[in-house]
Amino acid sequence: MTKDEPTREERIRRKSRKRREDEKQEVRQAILSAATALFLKLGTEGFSLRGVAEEAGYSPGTIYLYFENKDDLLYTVADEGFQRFLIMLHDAASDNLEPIDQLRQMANAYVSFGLDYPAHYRVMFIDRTDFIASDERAQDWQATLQALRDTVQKAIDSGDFQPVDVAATSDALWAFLHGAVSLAITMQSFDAERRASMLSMTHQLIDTLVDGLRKG
Amino acid sequence: MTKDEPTREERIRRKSRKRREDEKQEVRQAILSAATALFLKLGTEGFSLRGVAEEAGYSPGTIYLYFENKDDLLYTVADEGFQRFLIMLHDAASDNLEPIDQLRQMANAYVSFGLDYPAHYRVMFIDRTDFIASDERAQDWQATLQALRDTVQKAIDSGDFQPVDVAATSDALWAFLHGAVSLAITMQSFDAERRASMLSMTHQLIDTLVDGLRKG
DNA sequence: TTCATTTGATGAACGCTGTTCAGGAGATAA
DNA sequence: TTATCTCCTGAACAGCGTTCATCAAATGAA
Repeated sequence: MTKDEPTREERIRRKSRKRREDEKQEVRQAILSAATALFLKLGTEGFSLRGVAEEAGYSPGTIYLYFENKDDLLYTVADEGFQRFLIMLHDAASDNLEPIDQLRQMANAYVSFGLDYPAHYRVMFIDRTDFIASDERAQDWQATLQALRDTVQKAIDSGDFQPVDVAATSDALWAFLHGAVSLAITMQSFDAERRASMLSMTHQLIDTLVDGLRKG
Repeated sequence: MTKDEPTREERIRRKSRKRREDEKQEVRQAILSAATALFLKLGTEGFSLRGVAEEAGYSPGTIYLYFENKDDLLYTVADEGFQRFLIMLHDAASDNLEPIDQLRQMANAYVSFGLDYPAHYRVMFIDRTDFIASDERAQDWQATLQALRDTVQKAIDSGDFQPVDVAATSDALWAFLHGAVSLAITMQSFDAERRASMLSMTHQLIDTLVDGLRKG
């Protein structure tokens, strides 16, 4: 008997287990993708588990093998969004730029995220804000806001900004960005040109704000 | 027979008809109030016609005697909101102030409206933005935005502002205000102090923006 | 190969929702 | 008193989220 080496059967069993585990993850991801697509198409009202099941090609009950319930499914969509969002914000901030330029880059990243992942943004910040309220799962969310605060703090520490209230300032900047993205996403009556010029002006005004926060 | 004068019976009949008409309006208003209260308490998810019916003291079917359907009921709430909103904005603008101060007053009025009528604001601008998209009923909504545009235009005409793009500028200002009010309303995890300091900073930064838009 | 066990998916069922509608009770008109 | 009209009800239907007994197939052991 070869000492500690797994037998052929053992190896087969392991690979089989792994393959089935991978398949499970694929099904889970398929349901998640169907949910994201459906949420984008139908919004919070028309979105239904039965619709997700049909889109993914399973019966409604199957969803409960992969997610606790409807809220858990939507929360997972939001969570996926927060992770991508955090990466995008950190990437924007870690370009070796001056704090003020970092801030501008983060503003760009914020808007880009909203436009690139509107379904995620809706769940995260518009339709299901209850997820991040009083929930221990709000970690990723707080990290994203912390990234903004850190950058404002750096701008103050470097002497670029006046010593403003960091929390209030970054919350207000967040509000501006959130408002622009929200309107761009939800106001379906806006044509592409209006949306674009509003966002462009938003970026200009963010620059104006940043200038206004400068020392002296 | 006294010529054209109505008989006593005729007078009674008219008053009776009017009284019953008033009672109908009262029931309608009661349903509307119940709906507003319930929407504020439960949000778009938990809000149900059966809940409204119970709150108002009628059976579910009765609501359909006064409103077309659930959307019509919610739209009526939104419409009520738009009317009050328009009055508040016009009041703010018609103080005989300089255009720039009018703009500041309107910003204050905007935030005040959102905080005073959060249920209406949610229906109008957050949860049911589909109402004002591609609908002939969007008149009151467009009027409110027009009020903002008019004031920006006045500031340019009076020489206070640089000749910026009026539509884009007022849309961006709107975005800022909308973001602040949205966060204040929907982020239940904010304590009162954070909410207050964010809104206070928002007003400060609006002032900064207005300064930045001044003629160089 | 054969057979028991485990796994993944199903479809029926429950209580909820929005919505419709035949019917009934009470006020109104004759 | 009687007939008409007005307002409201409660039952019904389809669709929703959710649960669960059941079943087919894949697995692991013999």
